[in-house]
Amino acid sequence: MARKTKAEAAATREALLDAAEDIFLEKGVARTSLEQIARHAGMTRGAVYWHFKNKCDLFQAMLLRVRMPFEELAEEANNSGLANDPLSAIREACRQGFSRLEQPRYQRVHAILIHHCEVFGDIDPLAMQNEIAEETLVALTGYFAHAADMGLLRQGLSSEIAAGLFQSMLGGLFHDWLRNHQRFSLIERGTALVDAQLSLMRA
Amino acid sequence: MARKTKAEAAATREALLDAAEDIFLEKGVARTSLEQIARHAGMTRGAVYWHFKNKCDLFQAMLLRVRMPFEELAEEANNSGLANDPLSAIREACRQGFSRLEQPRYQRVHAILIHHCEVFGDIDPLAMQNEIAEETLVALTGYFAHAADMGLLRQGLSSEIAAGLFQSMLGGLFHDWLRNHQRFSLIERGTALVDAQLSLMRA
DNA sequence: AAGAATACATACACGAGTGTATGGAAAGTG
DNA sequence: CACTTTCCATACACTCGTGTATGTATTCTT
Repeated sequence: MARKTKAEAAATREALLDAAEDIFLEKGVARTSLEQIARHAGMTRGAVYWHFKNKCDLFQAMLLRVRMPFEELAEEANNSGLANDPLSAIREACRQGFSRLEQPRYQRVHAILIHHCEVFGDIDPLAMQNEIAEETLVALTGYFAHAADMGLLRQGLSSEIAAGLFQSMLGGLFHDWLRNHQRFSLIERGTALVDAQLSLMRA
Repeated sequence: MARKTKAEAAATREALLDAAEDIFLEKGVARTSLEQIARHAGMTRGAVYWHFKNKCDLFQAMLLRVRMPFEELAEEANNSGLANDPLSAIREACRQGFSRLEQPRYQRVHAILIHHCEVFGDIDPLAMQNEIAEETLVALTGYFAHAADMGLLRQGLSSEIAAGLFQSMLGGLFHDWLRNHQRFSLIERGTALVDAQLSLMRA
C-alpha cells in the first residue's frame, strides 16, 4: 500500500479507535483481537501496529479521547458561581455530567471501562473507578458541609452521611444506565432522582 | 494417577472451584487459563476436564455455589411478619442481604461477576445484573407503594421515585464495596445509609 | 527532482491455550 | 475375586493471536 497524507493517516487512526469502541463494547476487550478491529475499520493489522504499540496502547488512546465525567463534575462544580447555594451547585454539576455522558462516545467508552473490560495490562479499571469515587465523595462532602454550615440541611442529617447517600445514588444510577442506556434517558431520570434526593435533604 | 474415593473426588471438585474463585478474582476470568486453576488446586488440567466440560461450565458451577442474594432478600422480606411496617421490612431485608454478602464466598463470587468478567460464552453477566436490578426495583416499588397507602411516606414523595432512589443507592453501595471490600464494613455502612435514607423518606 | 521518511499491507515465526486421546491404578460392584 | 468403572495424569495435534520483519508506493523535504 501507498503512503497517505498526514490528514488521511490521522483519519485512519481515528477510524481504528472508532472500530475499537464498537467491538470492545460488543464483545468485551479481552475477546476482541486486533485483527477484528482492523477489519472493522477497513484496514489490516499493519495499520494498527503502525499507529499503536499494542492492544494496551490502543486502549489507552481510546480512553484519552474522553475525559472522566466525575472529574469534570468536580471541576464544573467549582467553577459554577453558586458557592452561596451549594445544593444548587451540586444539582447543576450533576446535570452537566449527565449531558456529557449522553454523548455517544462518552457513553460507549465508559460502558467499556465499567462493564466490558477486566484488569488489563497496566490499566486497572477498578483503581480508576476507586479514584473517581473517592474524588466525588470528597467534593460532595465539602459541598454538603458548606450547606450544613448555612443551615440548609435537614436536622439530624450529617454532611458525611448526606455525601455518602448522594454518591452511592449517583454511582448506582450510572451503573444501571451504562448497562443498557436505551432503557431510559440519563438526563431525565437523573435530574428527577437528584431533585428528589436534594428535596428530601433540604431543611 | 490412581482413582480416588467418591468423597475425595468431590473434594477435588470443590478445590478446583475454590482455586477458580481465587484466580478469577486476582487476574480476571478471561486472563486465567485452566492450567493455572488446576495448578493452584494441586491438580492438572486432566482433573478440570474430567469434572467440567470447559471453562464456561466451570464458571457456571462456581456461580451455582452461591445464590443471588436479592432473590432471597425479597423472599425473606416477604416471610418476615413485618407487613404492617413496610419500611422496617425493607430495612431488615437489606440487613439480611448485607450479612449474606459479607460471607467470603458470596463476596468473592459477586465481585468476580460484577467487576472481573466480561461477556463470556453463553453467560452474560450484564443480563444477570439487569434481571437482579429489575427484580429489586419491582419489589421495592411494591413495598413503598404499600407504605404510601399507609401514609408513611413524606408528602410529595411518590413510591416510584422512592423505590428508584433506594435501588440506585443500594446498587452504588454494592459496587463500591465489591470494588474493595477491606475499605469498610458493608453491614455497618450499609445500615447507616439505609437508616438515613429511610429516615429522610418517612413522614 | 532525487533521496529520505511515511503509512500502510503482507508474510512469517513463535508461544500460549484448548480439546481430545490414551494410559493406568485404585475403587466399586456382583 | 475378577471385572468394570472411575478419577486423574500425560501426551499430542491444532487453532488463534501476537509481534516483527520485509516490501512498497507515495508523500514530504530541500
